[in-house]
Amino acid sequence: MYSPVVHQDFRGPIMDEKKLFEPLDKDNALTEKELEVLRFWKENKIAERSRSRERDKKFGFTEGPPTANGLPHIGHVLTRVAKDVYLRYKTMEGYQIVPNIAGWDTHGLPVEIEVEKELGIDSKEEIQEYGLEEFNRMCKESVFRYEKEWREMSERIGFWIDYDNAYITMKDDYIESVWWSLKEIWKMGLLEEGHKVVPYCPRCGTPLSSHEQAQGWKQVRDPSIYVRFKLKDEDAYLLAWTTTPWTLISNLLLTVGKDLDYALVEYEGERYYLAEKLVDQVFEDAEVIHTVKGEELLGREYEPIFPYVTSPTKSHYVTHADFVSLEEGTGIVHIAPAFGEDDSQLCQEEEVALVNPVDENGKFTEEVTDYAGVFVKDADGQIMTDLYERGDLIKRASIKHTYPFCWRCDSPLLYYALESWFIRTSKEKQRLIDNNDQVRWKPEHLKHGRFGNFLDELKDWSLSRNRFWGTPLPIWICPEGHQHCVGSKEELEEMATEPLPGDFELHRPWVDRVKLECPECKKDMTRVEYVIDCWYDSGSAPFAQFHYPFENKERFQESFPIDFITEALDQTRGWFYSLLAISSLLHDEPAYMSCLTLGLVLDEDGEKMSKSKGNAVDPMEAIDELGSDAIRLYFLSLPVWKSSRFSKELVREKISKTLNTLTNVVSFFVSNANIDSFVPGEFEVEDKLDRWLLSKNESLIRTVRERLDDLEVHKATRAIEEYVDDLSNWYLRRSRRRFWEGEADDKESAYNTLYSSLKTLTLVMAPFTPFITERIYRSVIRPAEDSAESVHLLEYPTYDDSLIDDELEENMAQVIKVAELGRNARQKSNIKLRQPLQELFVVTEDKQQAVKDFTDILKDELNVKELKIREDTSEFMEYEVSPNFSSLGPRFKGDAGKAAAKIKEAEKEGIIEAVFQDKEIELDGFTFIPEDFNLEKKIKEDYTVSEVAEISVFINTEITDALRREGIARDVIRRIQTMRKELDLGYTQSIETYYIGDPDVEDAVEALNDFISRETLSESLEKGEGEGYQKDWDIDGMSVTIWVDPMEKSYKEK
RNA sequence: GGGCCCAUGGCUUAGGUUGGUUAUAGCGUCCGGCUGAUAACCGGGAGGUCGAGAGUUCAAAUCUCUCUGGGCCCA
Repeated sequence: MYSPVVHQDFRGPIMDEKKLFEPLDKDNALTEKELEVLRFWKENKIAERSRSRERDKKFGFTEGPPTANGLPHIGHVLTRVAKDVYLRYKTMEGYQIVPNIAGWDTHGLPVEIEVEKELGIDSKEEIQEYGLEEFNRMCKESVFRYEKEWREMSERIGFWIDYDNAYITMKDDYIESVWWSLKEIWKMGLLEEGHKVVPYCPRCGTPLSSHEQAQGWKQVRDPSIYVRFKLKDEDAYLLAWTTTPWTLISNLLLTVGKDLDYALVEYEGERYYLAEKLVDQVFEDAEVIHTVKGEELLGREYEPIFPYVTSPTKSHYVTHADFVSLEEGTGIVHIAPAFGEDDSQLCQEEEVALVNPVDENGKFTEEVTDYAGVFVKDADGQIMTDLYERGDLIKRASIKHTYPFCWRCDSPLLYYALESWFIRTSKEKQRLIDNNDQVRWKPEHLKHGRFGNFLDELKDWSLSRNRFWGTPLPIWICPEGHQHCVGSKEELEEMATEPLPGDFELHRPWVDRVKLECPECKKDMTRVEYVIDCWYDSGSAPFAQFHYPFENKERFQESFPIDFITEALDQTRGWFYSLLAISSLLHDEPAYMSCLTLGLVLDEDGEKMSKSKGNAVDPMEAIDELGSDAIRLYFLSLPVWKSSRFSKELVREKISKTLNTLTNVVSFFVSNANIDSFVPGEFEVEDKLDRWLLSKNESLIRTVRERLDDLEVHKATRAIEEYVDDLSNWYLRRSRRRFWEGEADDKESAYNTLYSSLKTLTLVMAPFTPFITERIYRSVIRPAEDSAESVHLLEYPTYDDSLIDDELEENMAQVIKVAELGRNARQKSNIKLRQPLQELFVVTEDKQQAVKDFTDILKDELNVKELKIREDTSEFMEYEVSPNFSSLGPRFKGDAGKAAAKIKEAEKEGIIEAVFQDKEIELDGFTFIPEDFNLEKKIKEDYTVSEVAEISVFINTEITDALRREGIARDVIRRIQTMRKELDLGYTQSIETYYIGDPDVEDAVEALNDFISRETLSESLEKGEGEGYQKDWDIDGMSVTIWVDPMEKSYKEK
């Protein structure tokens, strides 16, 4: 006994006599119907009701916060959809999503840049002049400029996260949580000040974190120059190579590899040292005088190449470094301590003092008299010219390489020694690596690949930014050098020398004005003027969104570690990293247990979308045109981590292949179920096709659940798409007649099976395509069950293993195969499907049962009278005998032709027998041996075959008169049906039919009068001219005129 | 320079961990069919050196190496 009605709210069948089910609206465009669903959700607060249910099972999720100062693009649609499908699935599974709120990233340089543009300014000084209070107020407004568009897009695509209670990184509560975490890290001694060469943007006046720098690499052409340095103790030069001429001003050391070979060469009358291996790359034909090991050059002094910079320590000598390579340059590397990480480290080791003649705007300082005030990169040309004129520039070329640029303002970055506050993540590297090991990454290679490699080479996190709009670094310093890190607003108030003003907030300039009393020396402490990297803000989301630990401790604990996050690949070293780094330091746990990484969405040609190229797809426009469900289905059916091309054409395919097909199935069900006043209930299943579909239902649930749990969304989606195809194009096609009035005695089973399938499918699909499933649910499922208002308030279906019949599913797959072969065989002999044939043979050894079980279906599908099973093909094959000239020739010589003729005339049975018995045979005086014959296996006339692997299908193509009449009758039926349709008659409308035509047609109609009448609901079918709708037809060259006259007047004449 | 990923008919793609019949499917195209779901559907044809080369193996789209091209990341 099956029961499709399983929902707990079920109160028993509704005894509504007619029209239990609402027809699906098929007149309006898909998108219009989606808007109706949106209205329904809004008016009935379905999303809120779904979210607000307090449940025991919690599922931790955190939204990676976007910044709303730019418009969302189509890639954001993918992230929304990927998040939503999982949140809906988990919700239906009975979990409560914690916290299920959206988030906004509101701080940072990008925001400042936008405001600067608006104000028409572009330097820090101008911002100071403009006034920080006002500037930051404008930033605050700017970050929500496109909030409306973001919300609209998210809602329209069906993303049900709570936007009204979104976390916002610039709110005091949020900042306070961030401060708390910084103080924790400070207390561990992991937050400290240091000097470090960092990528620095001279325009923005701030260092960039490695993940910011990562976004700005570009291919550029830079100078590639060879410069000589005069040795003090020898009449020779050291030849060095650089791509940054401006750093030569600050040169303090030259390095060699002590184990490398160096040559002293003579070129145009001067002598140079350079790596032996690279001589030919630098000089056309230089004479090598002798070679030395690098070791021998160590310690030798040379003349400074420029006079401006003087070092307080020993300098201008040759030293060794491991990083010297022979891949380019000269094997002698020039070192300027302030402008390179390697350089700075080497100078520290050598105890060479740091000198930096470049100010924070990237311009040379006064001491560099000749170039003072010039931006360093702009000085390259003049420096090269000057060197050339002095004869110290030996060779000049240019090189194409990648160089970092500021990801926001596009200025070339400088590597620059700067005071900065660091989180000493490198000290805790192992904790990060261990925590990463616990994370389930999808795709898996990221774990130990791109992300893992990054952790293996982990650098300290340069946290401070010399900017204005961001979370202020909560560190105060007194004149004695004592430091204090503030971890809460309360602590700030307690330590402040004066009460905080009424309009105080945790931003600059308010925070800057607060002086603290130093706990150690009681002097006034002043805040360091930095804000922090905004990646730290978003990486704090797991706790800061709750204002933890000041509030919501339980909520935080319920959600942490986060069960699941998903964002695009570009977050690998952004958010994915900052989350892990912060959680590892604070909690020694990974922040998230599963991380699904999404690929980039490219345009139709596989190019990255960008506003400047004009190939960006406007998401709202795409949704309005194609509909949310179709776009969701499209994105979800591709492996989400692969970069995908967005093409409207491919989205349309989802509409016609899956969504429209599903709509058609539902419409079919509704119109028939209403005619039959069907009410779902318990039912017995006899029919194997029904049992098959019921088994498929359970398999579908199983597959979709398993694939979703594996984070293999596209496999789940494809299982759904295949199911829809099976349902429509096999189950329904094969079952149609059972739903017609008076046709089948097991109608109850058919209806219940189809209903059950639609219900399963609707629930399974709900997280994927929330709109169409809501419509189907509300018009077809809910009326019969009086269940919850929305499909999204129901539980996700679970499967019953006992209903899964793998053998049956396997057998049906074979049957479908046989049907395909049968159609193929018919086509080969050019016999249309409407023409009935007598017999069809299926030749198979091990699939016999499958075929037997579904004989009726196959007979009907292939329009044959009988279906027979055979184990081998001999019955349909025969041998053709032909002379084998290569044997006859040598044996009969000149008579060979005659002998061949005898073979052709002879009865082939005797020859075949002789060949098989390996005997000689005499024909008309010639004695033949078996080799004289070619035997070739051929299919008998009147049969066609189609075969695959172990199955062959043969059809008897002979058309008897009776079969021909039946074929004609079917043609007539089809014509009458077409006319019914053209008259727009209801399925149950009776008609009177008349015909006049070719004698063969008239004969056929007369012979099969009952059959035709029954099929076409004709009360009478008579020869002769009639009334009503008249049409002339041609059936295989025979003409016939048909009149269709509806019995009642309620038809529309066309 | 290093790391990671990708390359399959005209187009979009499946499969790749676990090597194994004739490489999956859709779109497009051509031909045929079906229609009481119909702005659909079904069948078939043409269309592939699975980026190139080498290796391992009885057997490679799949494993290994090299190369080419593309993308992303890092120095």
